[in-house]
Amino acid sequence: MTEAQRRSPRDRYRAQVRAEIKQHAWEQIATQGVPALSLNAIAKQLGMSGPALYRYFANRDELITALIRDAYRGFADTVRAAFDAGADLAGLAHAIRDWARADPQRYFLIYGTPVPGYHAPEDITAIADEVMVVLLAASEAPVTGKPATPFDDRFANRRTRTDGSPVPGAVLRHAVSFWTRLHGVLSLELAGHFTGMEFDPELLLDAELHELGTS
Amino acid sequence: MTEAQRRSPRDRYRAQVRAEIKQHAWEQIATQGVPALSLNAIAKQLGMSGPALYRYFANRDELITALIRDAYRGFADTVRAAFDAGADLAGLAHAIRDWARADPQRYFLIYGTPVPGYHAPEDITAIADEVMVVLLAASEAPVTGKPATPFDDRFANRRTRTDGSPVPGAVLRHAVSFWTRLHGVLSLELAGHFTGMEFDPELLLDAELHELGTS
DNA sequence: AGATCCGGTTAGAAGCTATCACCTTCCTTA
DNA sequence: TAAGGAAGGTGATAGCTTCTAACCGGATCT
Repeated sequence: MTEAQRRSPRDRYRAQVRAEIKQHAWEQIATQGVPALSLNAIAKQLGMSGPALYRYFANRDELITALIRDAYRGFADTVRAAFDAGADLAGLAHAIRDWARADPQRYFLIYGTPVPGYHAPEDITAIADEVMVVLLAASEAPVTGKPATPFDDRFANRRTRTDGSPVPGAVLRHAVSFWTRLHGVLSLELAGHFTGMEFDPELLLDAELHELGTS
Repeated sequence: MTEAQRRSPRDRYRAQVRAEIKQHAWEQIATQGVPALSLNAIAKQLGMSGPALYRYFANRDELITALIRDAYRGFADTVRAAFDAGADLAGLAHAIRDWARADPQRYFLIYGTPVPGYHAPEDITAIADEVMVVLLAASEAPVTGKPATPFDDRFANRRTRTDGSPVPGAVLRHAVSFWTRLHGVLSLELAGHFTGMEFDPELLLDAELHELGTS
């Protein structure tokens, strides 16, 4: 909305068409995956013919990059919103899981198979950093007062908190551990690797996070 | 080798051409990813023109399925070999990590972004089951004598050991936990999501498995 | 030796990305 | 207000892809 109302009518129209293109792209991705995404098909769905779409996105890669950016943005907003609402790490995990399950291919656009040679533009890596900041902030509380493990020292790095103080190794380790455990369960669940086994993935996730909290 | 030496010369020729096709396919996948895999390009590299390749694989999907099968087979053999050599779970983890790092796209062919609507043929899911059997066997030792956690009961299922006895919930939970923690660290590492952070992914993996062992 | 099967060929349909040249319509500027 | 440029849309086209169809020659089997 904020993007659509500023500047000239032409700009608003342009923004809306771009949004419609992305909307149809998401539908194709959700049902058929990224490799099957066809600019031609999207153009026809919008009632315009082929090359017109290149007025809005320079090429297929640029459209996909825009989708990745939007996915990251939505992901970061979800994490941020849950944190601001007072959620702890378990709360964040469930918010992220709900977001991912709503559109698995959107999650895999961020954390799925990487394309060899592709490097995300800097504004996207900046969003990834936003998420890390929240994860680190949410990891402060559960770590305080715990004795340091032999591994923690190796995780001290140059990252600083918002006030400029360095992030302790234990906090970084806790945040990364949360991240990898969540992704480990979630990605295998979304990819269907648990089908046939009879346990509830949510229960497994809870167990993994429970152990993280009591370690 | 065993596939190439049996039956008639024609069969041997056929098996070898199929192997050469897959060889070139792997090279394309490793450097450009699955979506860029081109049957036409492979045919030209082999000195034959386009459609000839369809004598060996009915279509693109069948070739990719064959690659997935080979990847799973290699993965299962790696796990099995490490276990038979006496490796514990940590040893299995490092064997798997080495195997995955040797060709990340091969790992992602198994555990990467799923294609909506694709279901692996039964012989492939059977290989996946082989891996699970080894993981369960390797999880027997570290679990024995540990007090049951509140989560363990929910993981009891109909799976049986080779001698027919049921797998305890604690063992299944341990095996799945190992699997998800390893995959969580490994897939994010291979996808490059740790670049910029200054810790060693191997150290993170060790920490995760260390906690698993002491929980 | 004759029939069959198998692996290769070229031609071609249908689809894709992407570029080009052209046309119209809107918006801005003198 | 008239002129001119910018933006959006078009069809044509190049070049790539998967995959089918028709055909041909040689190896294999009966």
